[in-house]
Amino acid sequence: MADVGTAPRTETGADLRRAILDHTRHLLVTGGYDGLSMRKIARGVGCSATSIYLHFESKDALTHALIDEGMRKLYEALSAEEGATPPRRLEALCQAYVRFGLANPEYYQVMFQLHPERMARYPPEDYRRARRNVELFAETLEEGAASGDLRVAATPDVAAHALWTALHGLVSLLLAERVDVRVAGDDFIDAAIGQALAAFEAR
Amino acid sequence: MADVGTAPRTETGADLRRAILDHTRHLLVTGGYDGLSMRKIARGVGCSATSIYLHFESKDALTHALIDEGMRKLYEALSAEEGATPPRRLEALCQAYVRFGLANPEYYQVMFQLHPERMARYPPEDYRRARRNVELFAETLEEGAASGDLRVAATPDVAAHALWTALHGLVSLLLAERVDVRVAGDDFIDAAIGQALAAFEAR
Amino acid sequence: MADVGTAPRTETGADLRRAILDHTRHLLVTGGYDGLSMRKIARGVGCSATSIYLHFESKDALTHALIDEGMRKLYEALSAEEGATPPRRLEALCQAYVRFGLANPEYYQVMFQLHPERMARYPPEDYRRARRNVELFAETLEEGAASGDLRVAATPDVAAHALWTALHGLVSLLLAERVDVRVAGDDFIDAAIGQALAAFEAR
Amino acid sequence: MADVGTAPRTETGADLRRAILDHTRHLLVTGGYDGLSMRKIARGVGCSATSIYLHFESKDALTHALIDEGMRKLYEALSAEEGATPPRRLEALCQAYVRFGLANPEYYQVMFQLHPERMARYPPEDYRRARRNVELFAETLEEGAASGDLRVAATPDVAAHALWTALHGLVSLLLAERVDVRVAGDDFIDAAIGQALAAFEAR
DNA sequence: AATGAATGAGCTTTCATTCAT
DNA sequence: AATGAATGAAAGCTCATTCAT
Repeated sequence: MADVGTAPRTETGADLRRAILDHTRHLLVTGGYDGLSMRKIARGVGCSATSIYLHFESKDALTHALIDEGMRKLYEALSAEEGATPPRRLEALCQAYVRFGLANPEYYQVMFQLHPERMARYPPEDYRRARRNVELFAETLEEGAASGDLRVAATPDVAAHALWTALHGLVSLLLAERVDVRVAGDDFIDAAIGQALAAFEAR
Repeated sequence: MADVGTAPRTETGADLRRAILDHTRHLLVTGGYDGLSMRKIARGVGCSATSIYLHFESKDALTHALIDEGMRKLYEALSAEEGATPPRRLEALCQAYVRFGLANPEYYQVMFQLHPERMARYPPEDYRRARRNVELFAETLEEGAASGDLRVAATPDVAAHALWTALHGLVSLLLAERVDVRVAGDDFIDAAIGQALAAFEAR
Repeated sequence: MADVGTAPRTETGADLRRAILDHTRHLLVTGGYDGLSMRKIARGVGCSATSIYLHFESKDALTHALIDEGMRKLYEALSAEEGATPPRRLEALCQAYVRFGLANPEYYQVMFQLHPERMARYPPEDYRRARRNVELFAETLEEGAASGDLRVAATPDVAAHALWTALHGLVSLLLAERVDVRVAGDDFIDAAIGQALAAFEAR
Repeated sequence: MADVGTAPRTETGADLRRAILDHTRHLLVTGGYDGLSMRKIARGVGCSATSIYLHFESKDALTHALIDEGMRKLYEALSAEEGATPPRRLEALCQAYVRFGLANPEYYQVMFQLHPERMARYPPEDYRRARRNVELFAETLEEGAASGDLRVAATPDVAAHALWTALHGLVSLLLAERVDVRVAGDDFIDAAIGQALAAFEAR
């Protein structure tokens, strides 16, 4: 409540950091990672290009911060999903994942479609946090395998990663607008998720 | 046959065109599309940047030529797959697709991971040719559905596209080196393909 | 008559020379001298850029040819003007000059608005031919002075040149679209010519 | 006075802006607008090409700034002219105009000889300022017409523009070195101005 | 008479980053 | 905490011209 009435015209301090991150996300939707530039960000948030360096060591660091933020948000979204049984929970996870990707194309882009060289410098600590997302899938698969509700042919970790690749393909091709317009649609998404889950159906 | 062994120091004519395409592919693996520049290509093939424009109208046109070439090669690879039964053929198609992607990361990148804005200018004629690749999957699914060997819940076209997204996710995450090293491996690929195909198993 | 029916798709020989000159004029209207390029000309006439050099030694030479052609045409236009008396003839000359300039902006541009450095290499022989145009004015002034019909304060040559500068200012500002739209119009042209001629009115 | 003699090796801040404008003017005399390039300017003032963009948004903006500066200077020069009577003032204006043009060929060039397309983007506000110059002529004509000291056949605005075109023709052909050397000279200028003014002589 | 291939120099503009203030 | 000034490198692309064929 203390802040009421003190809205500065141009953000400063922690607000500026926030504004930078937000505008960067905005630019990512429009022009992709390559269309991103420090000057454009600065112009957008109304500060100087130099000021960005007060909050982020480099363009890489800024990108990494954004990735980490996205990974945390994804984790939040996935953890919120519950389900009475492992199969239900698994489906909920898949749907939440796809929903998150389509709803947050900027995050998704930097999170999963950055050039490996750029990711090579990603901080290990952040990486560990990112990995938790697949682990949610793995845990559910493990539970389901134990209870007999899910058929898991490989190890839970392998199966979870394989499932993830399928979901990622769906999201990324939709975001890239590469799925033929005659095919894309809500039904298509359901069909694709359905196909990805079929492997785990206990018979 | 007289020319065998007389490789010219600098390529000329049609050879130069070929050399440009080849070196562009090489650069794509290293630095991605954004790391690509006309000058780098020229430096690599040993000609002037200007000369590239004798063979390709623009960077876009060069890229499109590469995409089309990749799409044709993929089609060749997929068409070569045969199989006694639809299920066998379907599996062969999937394996061929993944094999192609992993073996030709440069092609794969420009073929399927280019920014949509860049693809907006892709020639319709080329687009039609590109679409044939998914159609190979659709045709097999249709046959399998007819013969009862494959369970196809959606229309063949939708199912084929959904299968394609799964395969694409697998290939693209592997190429991006985003699958955890503890998981990635030949077994992982088989597992992922297996999961993608499970949906079509007649029970 | 031998040529009837043998219209080649792309001009050759003397025809090509003609086509080059014509298309160059066309380009001059659109983009000015600076927007002119050998390649654009070639593209326009449907020949290779190299072929232009078979007919013109350089871009300069091509330009000079165009200037000379324009000067000849202007001379034709001016010589055609007759008039019962020197004042009538003088007015007719002025109107013909302005008419020519406005009707042939491409010619006019290269004839009188080229950078002096570019004109430094203009062939002396051509220069002599160009000078005949002002001389037509001078001759009329001289006659008028002799007959008492025209008041000529300076030498006929000086007076003719001064008159020419006035006409040139009119034409060039109209072509450059620099005369305010609220002012420009047929009346404006008549008024300007009238003002330029007032100096010679015998009182 | 302390700074006298301590000219910095490379200009900075507002000085750089000034230096850019000045060197641009210098280059305009030598090579015309088309010979102008950001790199040449940078080389001339001893800064990087990039730095120019800190002071001017684009080449267009730089040019426009120069035009506006020239228009202001011309206005200063013209306003300074006084004269006991309208005819005297009119003559003084004409002489000042021509003097300004010949003394400032760089300004004159960009002010009045730029390609219309380039002028299309000229800011309306600047345009209004530019128009004041002709208005000075129009006002004097109006006064003279009212007092009966000047014969003004057309509206003052039209007459002023017509007079301007004559003066412009004189200046531009002299700057372009297109007036025959046997004719050009101080007498020629006086003769030309005299001819242009004759139209307004009350009889 | 005509061409395709080739080039070096040049263009305007944008980039991530640094430094003094 | 924030900025303005500055930069070298690089981008895609066009230019007039030459040369071998």
